[in-house]
Amino acid sequence: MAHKSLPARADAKKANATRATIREVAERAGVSLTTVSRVINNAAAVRPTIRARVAGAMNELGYVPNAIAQSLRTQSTRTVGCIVPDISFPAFSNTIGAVEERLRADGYTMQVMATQELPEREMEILSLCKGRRLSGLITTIGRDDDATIQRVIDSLMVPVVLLDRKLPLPIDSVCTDHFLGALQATDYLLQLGHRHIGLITLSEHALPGRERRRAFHQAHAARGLTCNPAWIVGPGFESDHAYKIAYDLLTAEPRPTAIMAGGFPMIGVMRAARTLRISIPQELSLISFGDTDFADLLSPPLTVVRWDNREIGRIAAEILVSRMSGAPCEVPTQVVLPSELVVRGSCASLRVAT
Amino acid sequence: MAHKSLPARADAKKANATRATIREVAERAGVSLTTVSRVINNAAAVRPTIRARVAGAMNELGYVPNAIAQSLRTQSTRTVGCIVPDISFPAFSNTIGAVEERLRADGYTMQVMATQELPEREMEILSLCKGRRLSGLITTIGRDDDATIQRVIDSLMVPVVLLDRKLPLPIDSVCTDHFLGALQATDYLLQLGHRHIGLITLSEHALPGRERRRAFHQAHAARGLTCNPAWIVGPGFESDHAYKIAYDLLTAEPRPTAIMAGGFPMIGVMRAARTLRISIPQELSLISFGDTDFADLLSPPLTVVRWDNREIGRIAAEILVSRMSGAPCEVPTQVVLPSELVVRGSCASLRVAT
DNA sequence: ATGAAAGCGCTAACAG
DNA sequence: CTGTTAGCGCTTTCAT
Repeated sequence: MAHKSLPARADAKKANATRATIREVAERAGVSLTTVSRVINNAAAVRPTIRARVAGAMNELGYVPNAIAQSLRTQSTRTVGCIVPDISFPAFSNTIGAVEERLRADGYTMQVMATQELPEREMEILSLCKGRRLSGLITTIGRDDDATIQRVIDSLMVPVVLLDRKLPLPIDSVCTDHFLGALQATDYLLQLGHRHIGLITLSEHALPGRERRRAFHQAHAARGLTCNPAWIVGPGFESDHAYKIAYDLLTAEPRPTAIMAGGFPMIGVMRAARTLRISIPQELSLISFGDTDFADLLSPPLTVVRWDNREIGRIAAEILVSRMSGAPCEVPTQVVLPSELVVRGSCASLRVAT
Repeated sequence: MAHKSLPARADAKKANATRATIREVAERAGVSLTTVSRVINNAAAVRPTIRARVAGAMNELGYVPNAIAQSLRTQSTRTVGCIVPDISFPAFSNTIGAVEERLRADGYTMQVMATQELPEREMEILSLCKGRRLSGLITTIGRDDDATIQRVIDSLMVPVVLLDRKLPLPIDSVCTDHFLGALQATDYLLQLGHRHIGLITLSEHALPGRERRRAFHQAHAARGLTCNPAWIVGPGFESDHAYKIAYDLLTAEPRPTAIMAGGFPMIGVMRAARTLRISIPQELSLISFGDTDFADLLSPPLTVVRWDNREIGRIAAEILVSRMSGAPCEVPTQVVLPSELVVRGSCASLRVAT
C-alpha cells in the first residue's frame, strides 16, 4: 500500500486552513460579535434586517461556527461516547445504529469505541472520554464485578447508561432479560426429554453470562435435575475459538444431545456438527441466543431466543438524552427488555429420536 | 418508558462539575501553567523532580487535560468522522470496526454518522463535520454523480477518503472491484446455461451499482447475448422491500432461472423462493454479493462474490492517518481491492435441470 | 529549565 | 435591540 499524495489543491487546503471566524462575519456584516453570535444561536431579538445581513455574510464567507470553541465556552460537547466490546458484532452494530439514530434526533453526535474486551483498553477509553468532555456515555463494559471499573465509572461526572450490565451504583441501565429467555429455552429442551444439554455462553463476569447460567441451573433444579458443569463453557466470542469449543463438546463422552449458544459459538457448533456428520435436529438439538435474519432460512430453521438489540439502543439513548438535558433526579431508570423463545425446527424430542 | 432519575449523588456530580484544570495542578505543584503543560505533553526538558511533583498533583486531583481546550488551541481534534448509509448493515459495521481499530492505533477517535441514504441528511452531516473541525473523514456518500455533494466535499478542507465511490476530484479512495466479481458471477451463470438472469443491486448513482450493471451487460455481450433490462432491479436495501422485489421477479413470466443479489435483497429472494416453493438450485440458481458467516451453512451452501470489508476500512484509515499527519501530496491514492467468486452449491447447470 | 503573557473562537453577563 | 468585556482551559512564543 503505497501512499501517493494529494496535489496542489490539497496544499492549498492546508495553507488556507484558515476558515472564517465569527469576527470576520461581524466585520463583513458591520455588526458586533455578539450580534453574530445571536443569529448563530438564533437567540433573543435581532432586527430582521440585521439578521439577514449577518446571514448573508455567513453565506458569502462559507462560515460554519467552530463547535470546538462553542464547546469550550459552553462546557458542552453534545457528543456522547458509545463503548462496546466490538463494533462489528451484529448485536452491537444494531444497538449502536439505533443509538445514533435516537441521539441525532436531539442533535447529539456519537463517538464509538471498541474495548476488544481488554480491561486496559477499557480504562484507556474511559479516560479518553473524560478528557474529551463527552456529554454522556452509553457503555457495555467488559465485566461488572470489578471494583476499579466501578470507581472509574463513578468518577466520570457525566450521565452514563449501562447496556446489559448491572453495577452497585445508582446508574441507569438497559438490560435484556436473558434469564427469562434462557429459562424458557432450557425448560423447552428439558421438556423434550434432553438430559445432556451443553451451554456455551459469555463470561460470568457480566450480567448476561451470569443470568443464563442461573436460568440453566434453575430450570434443571425445578425438575429435580442437576447439570454437568463441564457442559457449561464460555466465553467463546471468536469464530475459530468457537469451532474448537464446539468440536470438543461434540466429541465428548457422553455427547450432549442439545446445545444452546449464541453468535459465533452457534456458528461454530453448526460447523462442527457438519464436520462430525451429526444431524440436526435428529442427533442434536440447537437453540441460538439471538435471532438473525437468516436463522429461519437454515435447514432446519433455527430455534432461537430472541430480543431486540435496536430497541435496547433506542431506549438507552432516550434515557441518556433526558439525563443530559438535566432530567430531574431521584432514582436510576433500570429498564429490562424481554427475551423470548421462538420455536422453529432445530430441536427434536428425545423420545422420538431414541 | 418512564424516566425516573438519579439520586443526590448525581446532583453532586452536576453541581461539582468543576473538574480540575491545569491551573489548579500548577498551584498545587507550585509551578507555572507552562510547566504543567510541558509534562502533559511530556515535551522539552523538565527537571525530573518537578516532573514528579506535577505528576503527583495531577494524580491527587484526578486531573485529565481538557481535550476541547487543547483542540481549540492546537486547531486539531484528532477525531475522524465516518459517514455511512447505515451503521447496522454488516458490510458497514465491519468496515467501521476496522476503521476504529486502525485509527485508535494512531490515537485518533472516531465519530460515526448514518445518512440513511437521505441526501439532505448527508448535507447536514457534512456541515456538522465541518463545524466540529474533524481531522479527517472517511465516507460512503449516497451518490457520486451529484454536483452539489462534490462541491461540499471539495470544500471540507480536511483529508477525505472515499469508500466505494469515485468522484471527479483528486481524492483518496478505497474501492472494491465490484466489476470483476459481478463479471465472474454472471459469466459463471451464463456458462451453466442460464439465459434469464435477474440482477438485484444498488443504485446506479454510486459506483458498486454501476459496476455490477456494467459487468452484467459485458458478460452477456461477450457471448453475443443481451439482457432484459426488466430483470435488473434495485436498489432494494430494506428487508421488506427486498421480499417484494424478489417475489415480483419470481412470479414474472418468464421467470428468471438465476438471481444475483446482495444483503437483504438476497434474503428476500430466499424467503420468496421458499414461499413460492421454488427449489434451489434445481429451479433457481443464486449468487450472493457479499459473503457472510452463515452462507456456507445454508442448504445448499450459498455461492457468493466475496470481498473483505474489514480490509477496506483498515486501508482507508491507514491512508487517512498518513494524510492527517501531513503526508506529502502529489496524486491521490486510489486503492482497488479484489472481489472473487466463491462457488458453493447454490447454482445448478440449466442443462441438467431441464 | 522555567515563567509571563497572548490568544485559539466563541458566549454571556452587563451596559447602553 | 446592540455592543463591550471577560473569560472557557490550554499551548506557545519569548524572555529570563
